[in-house]
Amino acid sequence: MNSDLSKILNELAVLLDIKGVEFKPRAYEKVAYIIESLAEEVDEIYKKGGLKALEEIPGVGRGIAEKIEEFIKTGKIHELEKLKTEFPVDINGLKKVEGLGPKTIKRLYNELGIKDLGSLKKAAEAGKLKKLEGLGEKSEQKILKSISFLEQFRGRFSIAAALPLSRRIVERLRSLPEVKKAEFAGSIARMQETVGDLDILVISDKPSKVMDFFVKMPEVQEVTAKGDTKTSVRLKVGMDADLRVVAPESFGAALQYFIGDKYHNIAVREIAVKKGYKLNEYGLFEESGIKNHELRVAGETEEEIYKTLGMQWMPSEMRTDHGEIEAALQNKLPDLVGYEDLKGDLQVQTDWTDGDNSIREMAEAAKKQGLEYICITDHTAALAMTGGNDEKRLLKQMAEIDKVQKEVSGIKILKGAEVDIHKDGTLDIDDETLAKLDVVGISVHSRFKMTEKEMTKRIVRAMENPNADILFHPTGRLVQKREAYKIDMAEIIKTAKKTGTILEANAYPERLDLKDEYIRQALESGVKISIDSDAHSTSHFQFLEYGIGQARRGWAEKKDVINTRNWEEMLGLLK
DNA sequence: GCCGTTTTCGGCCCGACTGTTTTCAGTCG
Repeated sequence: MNSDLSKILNELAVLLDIKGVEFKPRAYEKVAYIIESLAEEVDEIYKKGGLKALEEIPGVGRGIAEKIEEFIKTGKIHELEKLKTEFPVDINGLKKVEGLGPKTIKRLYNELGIKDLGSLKKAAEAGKLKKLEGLGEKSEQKILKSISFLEQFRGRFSIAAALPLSRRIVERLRSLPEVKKAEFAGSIARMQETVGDLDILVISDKPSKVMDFFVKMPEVQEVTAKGDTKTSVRLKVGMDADLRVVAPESFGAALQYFIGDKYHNIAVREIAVKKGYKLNEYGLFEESGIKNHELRVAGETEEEIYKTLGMQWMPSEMRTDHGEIEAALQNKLPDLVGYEDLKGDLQVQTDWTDGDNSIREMAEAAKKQGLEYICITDHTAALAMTGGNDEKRLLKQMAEIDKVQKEVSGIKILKGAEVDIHKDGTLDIDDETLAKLDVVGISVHSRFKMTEKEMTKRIVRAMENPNADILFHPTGRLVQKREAYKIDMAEIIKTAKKTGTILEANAYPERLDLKDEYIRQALESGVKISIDSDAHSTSHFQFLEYGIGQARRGWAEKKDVINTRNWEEMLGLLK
């Protein structure tokens, strides 16, 4: 619902842009962004409180509320349908082509009848684009290149691919004598589950040397822009990378500028304007009284910028304009769980089922990662393809864990299972055996297509089992691959609260489930979470970082995460 | 179209780079 509506509002924004309407497109665009990351579905909000409730959503006024109502009732927005007849063009497709904005798309349609990627490609190959005024040979080539890129790579990149790459490049830049400081920014610093490009920031008084080094890195496929302060390249893996070089007195301002997302930045700059300042990537400025001469009042660090604006400094992961600005103005920011705070990992698979490594190997690897305990949670029998444990084999594995525990020191190995939830909500292992385990994780692995009502009932029933401690990967989504199954998250959270069930923030990069906004919603209801790697191999414990990132995006504090405690205390928080 | 302890009307973030231009529009983030 929300993502469909968000897409439609974005389309409306572009079409209005094309028509030359001012400001309205920005309003629609912003609402589309907000709705996309709303935890609650808009039709639920509407069902509960009607138009009035819709208007409570930030950025939604009477006009947009009525359009949302129309969408809920009819599945369409009349104004958009009308605009689409006037301008029958595949906006979402064309907009993905680099260098194509509303103005150019409009001209391409009016002058060449181009409606979609296919007709655009044909026209470019026939050399028709360069004949248009304002476009030339280079523009045409750029468009062709971008189309072939789109054909080759689809979608965004996983944080698990982007973050290590980003770190490697930053480390390399730091080793240059000309570089005084280097940091990555952008969506990676915000720990978004997927990222579009890498943003890297450097302090240097020899920008051109740094730029030269950057464009010659082995990962670089081609250079798309090169200037004194900014250089953009496309990497061989298909990702774009931007490098900005600034002076030391601007480093904080540049970080501030490139870490926050668009809406965070707009909001902060508006606050600056209201207080009589101007904020850009070079600093926070005020008028000096002398013509064309502004006074820099802050810029070297982010802290001084936020402080001058009357705000607390806030962690990167929060900078999305989802309430952090108001909280920072009121000195009420949460104290987020830290990347070093996890003491244990509560979902670990071994070669008893579909994992690659033995219990012992996993324990040793976790210890090396700095963990104090892990819980072995192999699959159960219903998941036959993994060779899942039945009661008998589970008891055998528990004995094996006791044996391994005697052989390894410095890490506690807890006994658990990832118990399959049957379609009727009963569990795959009998209660007597479950009661013997330290931690019982439950999860859905089949029949994803149930109705929302059925699926919710199924999971609620499973959570009500007095042995069920943690709901593993609660929504079943796979990032960019599979939608979550239909589920009433508010009901799940309510049940978690009532039954004392923990919700998992699964850190496996392709899951990241719960996702950030659900984490936040759960915490607001007083539900606790666990952050688990779902490791299937010794190298997977490093995934915990991504789970912590999502938890931080969901405003989780240390106290909200059960596996920040030592294992005895943690067990005390289970049913 | 939204929004407001400086506004219910009149604002709406800010700058870099490219390409095709003779001073700037368009796009991007």
